[in-house]
Amino acid sequence: MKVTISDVARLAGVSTATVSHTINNTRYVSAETKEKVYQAIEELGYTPDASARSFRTGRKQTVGFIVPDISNKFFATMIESVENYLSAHGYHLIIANTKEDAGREEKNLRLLTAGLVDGVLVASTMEEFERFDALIPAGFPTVLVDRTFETKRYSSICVSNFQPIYRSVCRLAGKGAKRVGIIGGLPRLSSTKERISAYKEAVADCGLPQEDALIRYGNSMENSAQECLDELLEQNCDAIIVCQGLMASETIFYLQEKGIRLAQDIDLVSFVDYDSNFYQLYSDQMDCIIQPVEELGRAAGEQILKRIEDPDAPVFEKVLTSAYKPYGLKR
Amino acid sequence: MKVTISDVARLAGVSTATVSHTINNTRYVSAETKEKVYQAIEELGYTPDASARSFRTGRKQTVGFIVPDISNKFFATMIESVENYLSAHGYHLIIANTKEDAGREEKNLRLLTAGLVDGVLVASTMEEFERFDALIPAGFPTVLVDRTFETKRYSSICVSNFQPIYRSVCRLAGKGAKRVGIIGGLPRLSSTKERISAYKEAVADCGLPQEDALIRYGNSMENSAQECLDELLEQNCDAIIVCQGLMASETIFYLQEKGIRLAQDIDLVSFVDYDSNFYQLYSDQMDCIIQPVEELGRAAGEQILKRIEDPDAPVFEKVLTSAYKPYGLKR
DNA sequence: GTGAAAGCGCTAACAC
DNA sequence: GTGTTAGCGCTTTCAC
Repeated sequence: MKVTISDVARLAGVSTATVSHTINNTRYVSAETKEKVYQAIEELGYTPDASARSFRTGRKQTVGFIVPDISNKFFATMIESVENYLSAHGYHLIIANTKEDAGREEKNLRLLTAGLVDGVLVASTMEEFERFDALIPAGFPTVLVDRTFETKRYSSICVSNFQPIYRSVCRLAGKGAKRVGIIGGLPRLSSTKERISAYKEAVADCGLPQEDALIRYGNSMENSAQECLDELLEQNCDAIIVCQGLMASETIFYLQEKGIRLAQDIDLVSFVDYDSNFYQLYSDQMDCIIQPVEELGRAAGEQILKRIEDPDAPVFEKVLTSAYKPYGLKR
Repeated sequence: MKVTISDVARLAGVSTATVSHTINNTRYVSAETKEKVYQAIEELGYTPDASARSFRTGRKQTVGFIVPDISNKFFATMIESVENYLSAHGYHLIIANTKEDAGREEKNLRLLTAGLVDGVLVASTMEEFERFDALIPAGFPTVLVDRTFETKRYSSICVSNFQPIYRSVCRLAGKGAKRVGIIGGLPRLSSTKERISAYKEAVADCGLPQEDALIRYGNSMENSAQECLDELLEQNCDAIIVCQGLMASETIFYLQEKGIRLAQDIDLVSFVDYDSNFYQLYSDQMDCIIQPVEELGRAAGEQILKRIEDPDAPVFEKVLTSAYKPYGLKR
């Protein structure tokens, strides 16, 4: 039934070594012998068995990606970008979804690092570095994506979080906003922390009210923005910053439902998913912060393959910059 | 460096067989022996090597999913749903993206079926059954998802395409539409074909104009709807049906840009991505067809695991039903 | 320019 | 109730 390398060798009248070397171009084989081997392969319909191969060589040609929320456009686009890079380099991508659950992340990290993949990409939902660190076998190729830890012991590819939020606040203040509220993502995430601290710093610098009631946190998943929004409106905010694309569209939706007009009744700044038409529809009524998702994915793919090749490479950190698209700017 | 099962056996003072059986609960082991084994495992930090295991057993505990477009919300949600089901059953998910390119699909099918995964889920972009069929090794567990072939030799999980479109046309006709245009997906796909034939049949049944110029095809990916829309508007359509979520949001966007108002200037019916706020925003101005993506994913996961367990199970076909949400219906 | 053969880490048939 | 051991399909060292 299953045709193996020895079947090929036998039919071609050569050794298994020769077949292997022919297939892998790993030592000189004469043209005639090659010919015989290929003929036999063709005749038998032989395909080398991937799992025997990876067992033998220790290389799985596979990378794991632990994602907090696949159905979120931001991560879906990132997955696409990572897959693109990896498949172009002969690697496969295993996806694990955590839905922002640290337990699921833990389980998946254990499974993936136990000989399933050559390296992992992780957009971690964990708060504590120690918990994360304990799950990674020593020297296992690992790259953090989008979210990092204070302890910088792993390579990471992130997006600047501080700058765009600081700028948002300043711009809102400059336009006369009196009460700027913010809707953040999960409070434990590095990305959220950075954004909130940018907000705090900017609010202080601009002489705007520094009130905890103006800071609300969603869960970065479906249906978490409405409550935050209600609370901010109760605080009489005249400007709101939203830290995530999914929550942005929910915010726009709820505002519209309540008859509160963008740009006129309230000023909005938000991270948006760049390739969604949603943002295009409103880009003339709100400031948009567009993260370089595709570049993020490409860089992540690049880094993990580098680390797989050389697991002892020094820790590498890359911070990409988001595009800031203000609306209604006079030239 | 790497700790193996024999290290554990040696330290525990038992045979490798006993260690294996202890780990896998595969034959009786006395409580004391178990204890010794677990102790040794703990002490050495042993983790069984997944690739040795799958090489030995032939089971990879992994399913491949060939997807036409990961960043498309429809497929992203489906991936999430599939992953959910699989991981709950101890399986991993390998994702391959084709971007509707048959060549990429071919390459990925070859790679995945060569001992990498136990079964494949495919939302194929191929037109010809023969080309697809030739890529699947005899008896390899395979389930078609969302798209199928005329030759029903593989199990499939699809969504009813005919009914909602037929209904759309009738409803539009009933409301007085004179010229109903349609924007389909890639013409070669079964889903598109079924939808277009439903349109043709309904248009004939309702006495609406049967003109080829009223049928346009996009590519189901970013930025393909505008051209179709322009052509339909030139044809003086007073109603338009859009066969895919991504193209729907583009259509809404372009209509808005042109100052053409939904429900007032033009009647729209569209497949929408159910959990996107986009559709909620317009659900009172257009008919929405919502596909049961999550159920689709779950059923696909279920089927592929069934086939992996029993590759000789009879071909199974499931057709799920979309929800139809008309707007402005008087009770 | 090619072959023989060891062995990767594990499971499972067979033996006691 | 547990141990011995063959062998999964491949790569690669060593030998000629």
